[in-house]
Amino acid sequence: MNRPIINSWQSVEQEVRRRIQTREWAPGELIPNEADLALEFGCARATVNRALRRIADSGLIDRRRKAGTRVALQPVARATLDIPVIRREIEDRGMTYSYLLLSRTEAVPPHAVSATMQLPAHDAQLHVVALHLGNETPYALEDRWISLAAVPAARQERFESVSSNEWLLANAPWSHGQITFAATQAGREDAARLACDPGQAMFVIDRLTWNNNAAITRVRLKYPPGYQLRTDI
Amino acid sequence: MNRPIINSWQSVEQEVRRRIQTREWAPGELIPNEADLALEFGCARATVNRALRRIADSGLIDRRRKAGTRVALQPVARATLDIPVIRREIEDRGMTYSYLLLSRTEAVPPHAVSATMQLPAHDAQLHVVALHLGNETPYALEDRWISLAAVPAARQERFESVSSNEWLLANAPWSHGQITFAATQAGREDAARLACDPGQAMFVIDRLTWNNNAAITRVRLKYPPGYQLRTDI
DNA sequence: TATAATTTTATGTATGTACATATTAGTCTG
DNA sequence: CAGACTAATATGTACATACATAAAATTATA
Repeated sequence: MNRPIINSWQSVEQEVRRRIQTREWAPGELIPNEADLALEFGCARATVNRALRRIADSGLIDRRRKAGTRVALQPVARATLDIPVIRREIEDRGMTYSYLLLSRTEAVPPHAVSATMQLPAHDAQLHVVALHLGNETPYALEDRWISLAAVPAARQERFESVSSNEWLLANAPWSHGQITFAATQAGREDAARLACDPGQAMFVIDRLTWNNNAAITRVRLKYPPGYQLRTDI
Repeated sequence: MNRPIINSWQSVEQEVRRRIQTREWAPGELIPNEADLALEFGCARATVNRALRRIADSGLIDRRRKAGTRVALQPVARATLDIPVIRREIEDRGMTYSYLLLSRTEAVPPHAVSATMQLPAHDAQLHVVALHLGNETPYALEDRWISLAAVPAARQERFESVSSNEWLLANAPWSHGQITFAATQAGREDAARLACDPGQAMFVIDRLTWNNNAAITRVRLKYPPGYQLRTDI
């Protein structure tokens, strides 16, 4: 049998995906092991390994030592979302970016905020409210709490010309975080700021950022009706 | 100088991330090349390569042949979202899943639907409306159009006991797709089905699925107020 | 001096070998 | 027959080497 040589991890990945897609390897089925595939494809096991590792990362196959590799029964669709700096998001959509600071105060945050940040309930934090605009129209309303314990330098920054978003990125390293997407109705104040009607549905992104065990900031971004977050799978 | 040996790709990744996080390697800065790092860490270049490749995938560094590797100036937060089958999503939250078919018809879809699916505007498609419930309460309202051209077998399926979601996963292979997240206000019908009030903000997920060049299905999932999509970054 | 050809260099990939590790399957033993 | 060892096996990782490739830097050329 004269098999074509498939000797790049990309081609191995493509071929394996093809076999799964065409049901040549059915869901739940055990596929040949790396050594056999390497032999069949005419490449090294490391090459097969890299391809299969990528496919496993995408959720299409499950791999376990000794047990082997099998096609996932119900592949989860795994989407990768890029959450850029808002300025870039706006500029990438071909609009000119501008920024408007609405308020900057030191205050004790609502209990829900200090609780999710795992910070003492009575400690004051920096509270920044700002509007991001694209082509002079409201694009997103930012409501941010910054832990002064974690980022004391923020006390010196007015956030009038540079957004807290970018300032923090440049000045407060972070290790991990959590993002939450949701929908809520615009209150009267939200509506006025986002130039929409009260009661309309806003898309909301909450982000909580940590540096190791210390909460850095919690930001809530409210987008006016019509905003869409899109990604390929 | 007696350097500790860092000879697993995990430890290399951790150490590099640490240096970036502590600003030992500042944003925008060129970091040592793979060969030098391998020498310093006491491991093979392939090991450094794998670690750096992963870090690049996460958006923290930018790599270019010959130009070298530099710390990203404004790292995009890259979030990976798992979109499981709804049944699993509900069961993973510890609720018992149930499913209610609301309607199943063959009809010509609205123009917006046929257009995004790149299918002839006058062709009838299968239209399935169903409710997914957790612990007997509405969890998500599904509104789905299925291309009969791409999945003729769907005509034989009643979707009364098995949801179109799971049936399609098992019977219609797909190669890629697109997901859109948004927020909209509940109409009167939505509200009745999702047991909420008209006008309240629903979280909406639109998914468009393709098999190579043929659109398979377009599904819109509406979630009642309070629903959150969460992920770690 | 602008442009084209060439060299250099850092990353990207492929390979064979070796060993580590998790997990299953089998076997031994009380 | 239950439970404890033991062998077998597929994936996971590390390494040294080699060559491929993109792009910057340099040199040659019109």
